[in-house]
This record gives sequence, structure tokens and C-alpha cells, in this order.
Amino acid sequence: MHEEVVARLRHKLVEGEIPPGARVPERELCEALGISRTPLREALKVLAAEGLVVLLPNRGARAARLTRESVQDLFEVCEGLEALAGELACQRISDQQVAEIAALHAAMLTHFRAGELIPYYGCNRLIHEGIVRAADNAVLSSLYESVAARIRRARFITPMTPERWTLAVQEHEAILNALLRRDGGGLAHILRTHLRHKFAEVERAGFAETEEPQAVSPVRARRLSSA
Amino acid sequence: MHEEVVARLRHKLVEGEIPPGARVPERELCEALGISRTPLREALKVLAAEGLVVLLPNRGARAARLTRESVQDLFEVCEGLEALAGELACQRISDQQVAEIAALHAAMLTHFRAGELIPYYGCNRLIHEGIVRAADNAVLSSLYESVAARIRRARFITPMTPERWTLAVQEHEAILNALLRRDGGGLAHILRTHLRHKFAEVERAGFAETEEPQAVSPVRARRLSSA
DNA sequence: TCTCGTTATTTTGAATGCAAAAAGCCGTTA
DNA sequence: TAACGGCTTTTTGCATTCAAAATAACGAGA
Repeated sequence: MHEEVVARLRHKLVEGEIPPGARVPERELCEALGISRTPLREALKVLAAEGLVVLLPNRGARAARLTRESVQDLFEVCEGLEALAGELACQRISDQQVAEIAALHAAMLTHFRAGELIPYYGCNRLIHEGIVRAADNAVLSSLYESVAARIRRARFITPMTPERWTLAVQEHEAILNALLRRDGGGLAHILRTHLRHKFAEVERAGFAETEEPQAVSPVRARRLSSA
Repeated sequence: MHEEVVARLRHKLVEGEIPPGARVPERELCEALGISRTPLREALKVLAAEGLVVLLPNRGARAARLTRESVQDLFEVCEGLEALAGELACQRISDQQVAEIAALHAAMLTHFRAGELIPYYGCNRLIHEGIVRAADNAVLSSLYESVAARIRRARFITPMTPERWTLAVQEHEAILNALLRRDGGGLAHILRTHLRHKFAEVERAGFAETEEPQAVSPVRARRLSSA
């Protein structure tokens, strides 16, 4: 049952049902999920370890905030993980797996031409997940899942400009080509570029972060931009 | 108190006090730590999320095994994380941080010349951690810490051959040089090579994994070697 | 003697209970 | 009027309890 609770809570957090920065009321959730506090608290501890919630001693849990820095951190790590996945995938992917990704790519193109953003994103995500799966590395899969979920919270399904969308599709063409050629280095490179553009887009959109004034969180000096 | 319990259990697992594959007896640990089962079970859930223990439904917890595959997975991901850290560090590291790493490097050389393996490893670890810290990315630091801890469980502090040790030191010279030149790409590359050699060494040593016969764990076909 | 079925014991998973800390409330006072 | 202090209520953290599952123990029959 514990896994079930973690999954449902994670869903609530990733899908924004519990928005970043919001308090996570034990009481309500227990009633909502029909469980007692023990398994809920266990789940909160796990989600805290995953970085989705923060636990304040004697003051309960809050959904982790999405600051500009934390989103940048997530994108940087995601870049590293996807690049690694690309390299490993090119060494290990089967012809059938390549064919599956090629099919997803074709479906994605259809949605692109039809201007269907949500299904486009669905295929997009499946392609990236397919590459990670093809890397055949359980640790990598696990970390990628965690980081990708946290990024998804920023829900930057903002209206993409036609130019940006076209560029993204071109990048995906390059991704598929690199995969077909089993060009690990090339795939890693294009995946990084792809993610960097995505982050730039998110930055432009301002990535949500529009909840109650945070009151706490002291301002800490840090890098302003990556290179 | 919860963090405390997680930390102490993690220590027991990483340091081999609870060897890979061993059952984790709730009862005993509660008495040993002087706590009740609730916080212990919360800690176990967190450690399971970290990949240090595995939870079998209705059958308790076991320290995660270290199979050849899981260790390879960990090294591969560690490579990706350190490479990323190297690139970011070269963009962000301060002169003072470089100086600190240079000092650690010098100290490490002293231990190398004196043939002191344990202090050598101490400096070694601090250097790698210093590079990750210099990358100034909280997500990366967290993931690296987790992966590095899991790798450390293999405790391959086996007697290194003089040739291997010399090579490792040479690689560290290259690491420091790349850092001094702020050569991100070069640093990433040498860090990956360094880790690859380390994994080869671990493989040769056979990395412990000599606990009670595992009984379970069905044989699953998988890659035999990387590349 | 070995195997299978039955029962007792232990262990696990979750709910409840209880003490301490935090947050809210309200009256007093400067 | 605004701020402080004490009280109540709520929330949190952990211990304890209880039911269900798994394991061990035992005995009967082949």
C-alpha cells in the first residue's frame, strides 16, 4: 500500500494538484486517501528524499518550490543524464527498439503537422523515455525518472512559437538519425542542445512559480546564468 | 530525529556493517538505536528510495545486493555525473576552490609517495567531491552523493598494483591541469577515463559480493560488457 | 525417513494514542 | 491602536497496539 500512496502523492505533486510551495496537510490527505497518518508520513519522507517535498521539523511538509535556480539545476542534470543515456543507448539498443522510437517519431510528426501540442508532447516524452530505457541501466532510469518528474512540475506546456516548434522537430530528426547511425557522441550532443533550448524556452516563459508569497527563503547569491 | 536515524542506517549500510544482501532486522535495530519501529520504518523507506535497501512486501527489508550489473550501472551513471560536474565546475569554480583542490592534490601525492593507501583515498574522495561542489548544482550534488555512497559499498580498497596506482595519480595530474585551465571538456573526458579505469580495477578484484547464497533473484539475460 | 498438512510463533503493515511543539486566539496594557 | 503575554486548539513526532501475513515448529501418514 505504501508504494500506492507514494505514487498517488507524487502524481498530485507532479501534476500540480498540490502546487509548488503549498503546505501538505497531513490531516486532509489522510481523509482524501482514506488512510491513517503512518503510511502517509512514510510516503512524505520518501518524496522528501526525491526532492518533491521539503520537510520542516515540527512544522510539516511543503511541496518543494521551483525557483529559477532549482529548475536550472534540474535541467543541467537532465542534460547530463540524457547525454549519458544517448551514448549507452547507441551501444545497446536493439533494432526493434529503434523501430519503436522511429514509429513514435513519425506519430509525433503527424501531431506536429496537425498542430496538436498535447499529443505531440506525449510522443516527445515517450521518445526520450525510450532512449533512456534503451540505455539498459536501472540506476540511470531511476534518476532520470525522478529528475524528469520534477521538471514536469514546471508545466511549461506554454504555447510554443511556430519557429521554436519547428526547431524542436528538426532536433528530433537529428536525434533519430543519430540513433539510426548508432552515433553515441552525436546523439549525446544533440540531446544536450535540445534540452538547452527547452530550458531557454522555459526561462522565457517565466515557468509559473506564482504561488503565495514565500515569506521565508533567504536570498542567496548565486550564479545568474550558465556560461 | 528522523534524519539522524537515516544517517546512522546509511552509515551502517555504506560501511558494510550491514553487508549487501543481509536482512535488516527491525527488532534488533530498534533496540540498537533505542527507538521504536515507526521512525525506523520511515528511514527504511527513504533508504529504499535511495537504492541502499530493497523492501520485499510482507517480508521485510534487505540491504541491496551488489551484483556485477548494478555496480556497472552505478559506475556508468557516476561517470556521467562526474563528467557533468567537471564541465560545470570549470565554468563556476573560484580561484580559492581551485587552490583548495590543488592543496588536496598535493597532500594526496604525499600519501602516494609514502604508500599510504587509506589517506590517499581520503584525499582522492575529497578532490572528487570538491569538483562536484564547485559545479554549484544542488541536484547534481545530491545525486552524486547517493551514487558515490552506493559505489563505496563495494569497498574495493583492495591492494592496488603500483602500476595502477601510478596511472591513477597521473590521471589526477591531468584532472588538476584541466581544472587550472578551466578546460571543461578535457576535465569531463579525463574524469570519465579515470572512473572507467577504476571500474576495470573493481571488476578485476571481483568486488566482494560474497554473502550468503542469494536463493532468489532469477537470472536475467543482459549485456556482458560495456562497449 | 521423508513429505505434507496443521498449528504456534514471529514479523510485518497500518491504525490509534499520547506527549511536545507550533499556531491561533484573545484580553490586557502601554 | 498596536504590541505583548498567556491560554486554547491544532499539528506534529514518536510509541504503542492490533490484525494479517509469513515463517517456524510439530506431528501424522506414506
